[in-house]
Amino acid sequence: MMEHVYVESLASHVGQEVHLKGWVAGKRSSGKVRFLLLRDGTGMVQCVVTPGADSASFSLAEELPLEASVEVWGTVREDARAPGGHELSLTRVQPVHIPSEDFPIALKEHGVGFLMEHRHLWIRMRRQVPILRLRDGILWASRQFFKERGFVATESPILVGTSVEGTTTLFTLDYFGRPAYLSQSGQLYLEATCAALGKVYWIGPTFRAEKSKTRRHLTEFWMLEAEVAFLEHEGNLVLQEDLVRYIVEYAASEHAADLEALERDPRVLLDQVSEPFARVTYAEAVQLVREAGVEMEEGDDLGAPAEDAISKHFGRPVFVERFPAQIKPFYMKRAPDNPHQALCADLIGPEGYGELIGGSQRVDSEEELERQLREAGLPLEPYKWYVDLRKWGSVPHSGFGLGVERTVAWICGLAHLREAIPFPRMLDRIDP
RNA sequence: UCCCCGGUAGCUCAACUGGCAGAGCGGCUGGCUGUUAACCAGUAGGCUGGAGGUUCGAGUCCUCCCCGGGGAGCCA
Repeated sequence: MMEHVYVESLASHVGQEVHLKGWVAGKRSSGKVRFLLLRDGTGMVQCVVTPGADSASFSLAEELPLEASVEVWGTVREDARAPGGHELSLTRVQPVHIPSEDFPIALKEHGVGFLMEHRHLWIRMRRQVPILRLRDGILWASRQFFKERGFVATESPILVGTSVEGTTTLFTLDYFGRPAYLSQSGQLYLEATCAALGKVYWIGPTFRAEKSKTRRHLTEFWMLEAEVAFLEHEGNLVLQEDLVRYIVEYAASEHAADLEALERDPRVLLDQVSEPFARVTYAEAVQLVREAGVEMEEGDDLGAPAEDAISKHFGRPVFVERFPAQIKPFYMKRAPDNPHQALCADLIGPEGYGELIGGSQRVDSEEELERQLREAGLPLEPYKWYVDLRKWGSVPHSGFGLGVERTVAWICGLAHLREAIPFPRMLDRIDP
């Protein structure tokens, strides 16, 4: 029995007979020469069927509809005419399952609404597969980065009893008769965990019930969060920069074929991270935004047009540091030289991909934390455990959260976050 | 929550100032020994999102509703 191989390994099987399993991704015919495009998750290969194959296989090559699942046998050949450089001279094809209805998604343009209705099938198509493979690569690179640096992968709960940032909208649910929420960030818990393990990170889903309807928002999205004891603001920025550069370099070298399939030039990405990331203070950013002709009040948060202006100005990732403490959450430490500024930074991605990372040094004194909770109008009681962290061996510590889908969208060059996750959840869209 | 755009064949879209409902793709039938979202010929396919209204006449104009898309605010 011939061994089953995957399309990605065909280059090492030239001249050999192989057995492939997959799906019909396309077919063409020119009378007595028929072409079957086979995909198996690792790649696509064109199978050539001539009357030399057995007669049942020859007619199947014409009859099999799109997305029929099949097993094929044939000889691997190098051929410049074939997409990918290799093709299979097919000797036999055996159906595994033949659909009785036409596959809803044709090899042509479709509207977004229609594609989203069929997301469970859309993810099989030629652009979607490389995106999802790159997403895996980006997450894998992140884990490798943290592993190399001695971080411990840990977890934060998804079901929580208190909100991280009182202002943001939460999904509420009934927890045995008590109100509970879906987590909008694992940060507070990571602060506790880092006092146990030193350097920690986690990658998990977070939820925002904001009624956002834009290409930059999902209601369920993944965050990569890290928290480090004894790390201060400056070191936090260096860590973030190292991580982002590591991810980009990994994607460019290990996923060159996926990037090419998306027509995303790896050199553009590598250029963007080759120099040290730009840094500006909030005050400088406001200046810059106004000079770009975007209206903005001193003291306002950066809106989407403002972020775009900053992004455009630098053409590479840029840290915006020291926001007014007033517009930032209660847990951020104030700058020692200016109590009105938070020791924080947002990392704004290039090409208008918006805020990729939000990070800060955290408040480490009990008195200060309680004061900032009060100033934010939050009740002390639910945060008692969080305040406790400052009672026993409090240390300076910092961390950040990276938006996974925004990073995937940037690296893949996507126009919309919905393609950066297998099953996006958005306002008005929870199926499939 | 607010602002803008849209809903016509399975899909993507046309249809002038209100005047016979159209094309491409996909499907089906046939042709072609190197196709690249193949090509060529033929063929089937419609409650124009829903409800009301104006009009001799509405896909087209008006009102309300439903659904989808884009953006703002907020954020990652």
